[in-house]
Amino acid sequence: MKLRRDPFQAIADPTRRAILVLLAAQTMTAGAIADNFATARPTISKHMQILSECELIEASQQGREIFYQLRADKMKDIDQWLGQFRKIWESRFDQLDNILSNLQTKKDEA
Amino acid sequence: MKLRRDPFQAIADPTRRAILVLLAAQTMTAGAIADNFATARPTISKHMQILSECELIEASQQGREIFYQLRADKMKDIDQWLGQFRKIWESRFDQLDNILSNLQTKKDEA
DNA sequence: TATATTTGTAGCCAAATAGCTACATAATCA
DNA sequence: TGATTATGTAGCTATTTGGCTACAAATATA
Repeated sequence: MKLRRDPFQAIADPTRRAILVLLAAQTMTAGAIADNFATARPTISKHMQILSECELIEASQQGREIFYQLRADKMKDIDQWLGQFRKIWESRFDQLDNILSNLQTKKDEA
Repeated sequence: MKLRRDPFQAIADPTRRAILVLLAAQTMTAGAIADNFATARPTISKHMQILSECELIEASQQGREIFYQLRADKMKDIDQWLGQFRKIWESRFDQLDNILSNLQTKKDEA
């Protein structure tokens, strides 16, 4: 196992996912972000570091505060990987599944 | 840290992502999948287990062979989470970024 | 300037992860 | 039936991970 630091590994952790969701609403300081979690502040700080390394967020210092901002465009990398499968789950095979389960539903209702 | 077994953790590993991509093209036996990797077969077997637990793939035994099939619909879970950010990266803020970089490009070309 | 505030860093730890080899199990084939 | 094939399981290991406490550094405030 070698050290990985890619967006897929970054969003594997639920705390980091929650941080990204927080930052989707607004830019926040390190402290404000940490206040949303029971986890110790240095632990959150480490998460911010990981997210920064993946360029999923961006830090900008203002005085003694550091504001973190989401870089949603980087999430596109994940989105693009998912794209390979999108055509499959939107395909007629899935649609056939839907037809079958609709028929089932109608049978249940009858 | 507690044991997590969700699709986000599942796709964090590059080998597992490669397995999913393989299965996007066609259903394959455990052996055929393992043949695509330098990794030992039992290791791949463990990956299959993890993907199965997350319901990203489905196993069906046929004789002594086990065929694995992608369950693309489960990938929608990840897609839906990403959806929260999609509106951001498609927003006017990103478009503004594009306008600015286009202007920059034009300046460079001039 | 002394104190408080905001944040990161160092160093430690338990648990999880991905990997391996050896072995078990079950289904074909000769 | 005995050998071969396909696959999973057991058990071990090194590395990574997420978490914590204590400390350092830098900026603001009294």
